[in-house]
Amino acid sequence: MHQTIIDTLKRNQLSITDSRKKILELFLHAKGALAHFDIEHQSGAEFDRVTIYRTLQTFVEKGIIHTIPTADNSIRYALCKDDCANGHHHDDHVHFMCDDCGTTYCLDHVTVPQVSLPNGFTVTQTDVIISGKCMKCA
Amino acid sequence: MHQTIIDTLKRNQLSITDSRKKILELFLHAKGALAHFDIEHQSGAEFDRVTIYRTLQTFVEKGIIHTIPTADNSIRYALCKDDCANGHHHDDHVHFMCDDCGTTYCLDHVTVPQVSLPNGFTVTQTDVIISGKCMKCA
DNA sequence: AATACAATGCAACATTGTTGCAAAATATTG
DNA sequence: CAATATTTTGCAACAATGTTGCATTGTATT
Repeated sequence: MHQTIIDTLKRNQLSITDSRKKILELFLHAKGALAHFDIEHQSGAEFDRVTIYRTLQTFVEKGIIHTIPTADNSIRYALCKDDCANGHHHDDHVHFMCDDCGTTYCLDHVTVPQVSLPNGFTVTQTDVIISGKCMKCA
Repeated sequence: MHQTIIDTLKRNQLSITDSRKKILELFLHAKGALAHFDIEHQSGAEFDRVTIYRTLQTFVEKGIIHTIPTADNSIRYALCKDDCANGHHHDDHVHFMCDDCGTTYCLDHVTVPQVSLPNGFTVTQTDVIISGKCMKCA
């Protein structure tokens, strides 16, 4: 597990630092998606707020994590399945956000339906955000 | 048109005030969705920032407008087709956000595809956010 | 027109996100 | 392994966004 973390960083040509290791570890252990807030608290005041912002930004650029649009517009991040290849837009996702507990799930195995658009529109990415009650809160 | 505005406010048991009339008017004339920022500027420093926040909040509660999850996580609002009945969850939407110009379209006539979820999950609302290039920027 | 009620503006504050720069940590080279 | 080059970090300062309490003003009701 720890080796996976270092591998991932190396594979993406990122230097191995405490904050990157810790934040990546949080994602690997997390069940759902994480907001900046979660990370700041779960890492226990260990790192500066700015460092967390920059680390998340770096991870997004490298395609290690991706952002999720949510109904309450808090930015959430989740691990990409395999590192999304740089430059390519990553797989389209279905995300589920529980109205009760706020947990955000990546439903990678659910297929994103094809949506037909009006003429003149081109699609880069399709996000499907489903809200409702999750397994635990139903 | 002006009558529509007053009707809408009355129908929702809201008192008729300058800010509400103006903000509702902005939505009726707007092609796409509006962010708080847009409203603050388009209404020309006429109202306090706080008033705009509270008005938007009220409109959302009454089901006159709804929020749109966006890829860049800026809160955007758009008119509901017909006032969404209070308490009932409103129609599911397909939204399109242009990567170039940032305009957000409500594609009300496009049907939201049915997504099958894992057992134990119940759906309240499905949002589909498509990003790409719009008609004008293609 | 007088009263009851609701919305507004203001001030103060909390949260979230950004930028520049010196200090510290990591990587690279001989 | 030590010395140097490169990156990353933490701090400070700032900007933008959102929230709350309260006196004042505007709207609705009788």
